[in-house]
Amino acid sequence: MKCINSSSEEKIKEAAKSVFLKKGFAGTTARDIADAAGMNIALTNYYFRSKERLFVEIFQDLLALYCTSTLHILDQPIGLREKIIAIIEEDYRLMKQEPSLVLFIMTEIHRDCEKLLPEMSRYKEAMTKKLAEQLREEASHGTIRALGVEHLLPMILGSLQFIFMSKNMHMKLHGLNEAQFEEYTEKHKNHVIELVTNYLFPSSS
Amino acid sequence: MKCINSSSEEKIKEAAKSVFLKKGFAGTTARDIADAAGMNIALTNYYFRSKERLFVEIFQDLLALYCTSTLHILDQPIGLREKIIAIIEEDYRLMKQEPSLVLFIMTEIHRDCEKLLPEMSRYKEAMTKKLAEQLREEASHGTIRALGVEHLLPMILGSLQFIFMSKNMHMKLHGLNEAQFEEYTEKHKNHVIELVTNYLFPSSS
DNA sequence: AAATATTTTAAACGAATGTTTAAAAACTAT
DNA sequence: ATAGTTTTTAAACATTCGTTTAAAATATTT
Repeated sequence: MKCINSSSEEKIKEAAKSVFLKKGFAGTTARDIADAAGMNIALTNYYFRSKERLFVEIFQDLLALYCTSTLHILDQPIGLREKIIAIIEEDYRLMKQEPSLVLFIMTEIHRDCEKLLPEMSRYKEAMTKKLAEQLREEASHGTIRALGVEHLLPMILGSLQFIFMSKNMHMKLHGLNEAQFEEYTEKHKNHVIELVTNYLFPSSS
Repeated sequence: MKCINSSSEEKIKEAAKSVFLKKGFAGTTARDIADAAGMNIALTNYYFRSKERLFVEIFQDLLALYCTSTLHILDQPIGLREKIIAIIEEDYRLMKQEPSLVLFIMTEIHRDCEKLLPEMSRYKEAMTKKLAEQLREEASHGTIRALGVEHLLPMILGSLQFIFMSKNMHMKLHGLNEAQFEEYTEKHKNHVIELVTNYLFPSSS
């Protein structure tokens, strides 16, 4: 029986993740991955059968990274305002760690919707259900503006992730270094918190 | 002297635009383009020299489409609130017409920053300068919240464009048809108008 | 130490890639 | 109609693609 947990496999996967994030599935060659991993080109198929299987595996990992971080916040028994702030803070942390993540996921789903959507669908339901319920309840008490989760989440994620999707462009156009860009994104994150909470809780400042 | 304005050239360019928007530069083959245009594969290089030159030409067109529509609104001598609403309405119109546009532009700039950024830089300056000035002036009068254009535009464009970048995903996950999706996006657009104006003009409802 | 299993390698595979060629077809002008 | 120009075509080009092979190297077990 094969017991696959060698370090070569890990190295290839990490290298492939990095290359896929940068160049996408179509723009990445098997030799790109092998070079980035510093390994022989045949090893990719030895461990992962094909470029596509390796990609799907990595896509699943990255999608889980993207969704799980938000999911475990939605499950916490905390108030709506705290929860929304926590979502934004967590998403900000994730974007800082992996700025290409959202553009990668969106591009690949756009490219191969049929194959990659099933992965997404479980997360989507789990993510929206809890928050939608909380929103409906609080809206029925009149404490917040009536707003569906299908509008709230794009507001939050869109206005925050947008600046990370265009990170390279933004940095080069404005001549920023990493520290300056982080300063900018943190300010923006705080604006987004105010932007969204002000809208959702109309009475408060 | 060659006078190139035949209909074959137009057909190839239109087909290439459609294919590039859907599959990106790396994911598109010369034969994809020829097939979509219903033309012989050699004609692409006959008219456009290479796949890359054709792509750059199309990228420039699509970038202009994206930027010009907003630019001509920023130049109008209207109040800040009307201008912001006009930007959102115009961006909404554009997204409805070409939902893949933003994801395409972002992905390609992410892929080949060096080559494609110079195209972007002219627009960026023209877009931000006018609005930044208007924001500074009104903020100095205390009529609006102090907010840089580098935060305002991502708020607007991010929260609005986000739902179009993930259009296919959203439609399939929620089982929507085109009409239902348009209904959703129009509601969202109106939310974005309120979201942003409420934040920028704190005193008003 | 010998035998077996696993990992790594260099080389090659056929298929697909962007591009070019040279001749045929269609069009324009004389 | 004829000559010259432009457009279109089928075929092939060299290169790169993902993948496979079979042997060498390494590790594991007996």
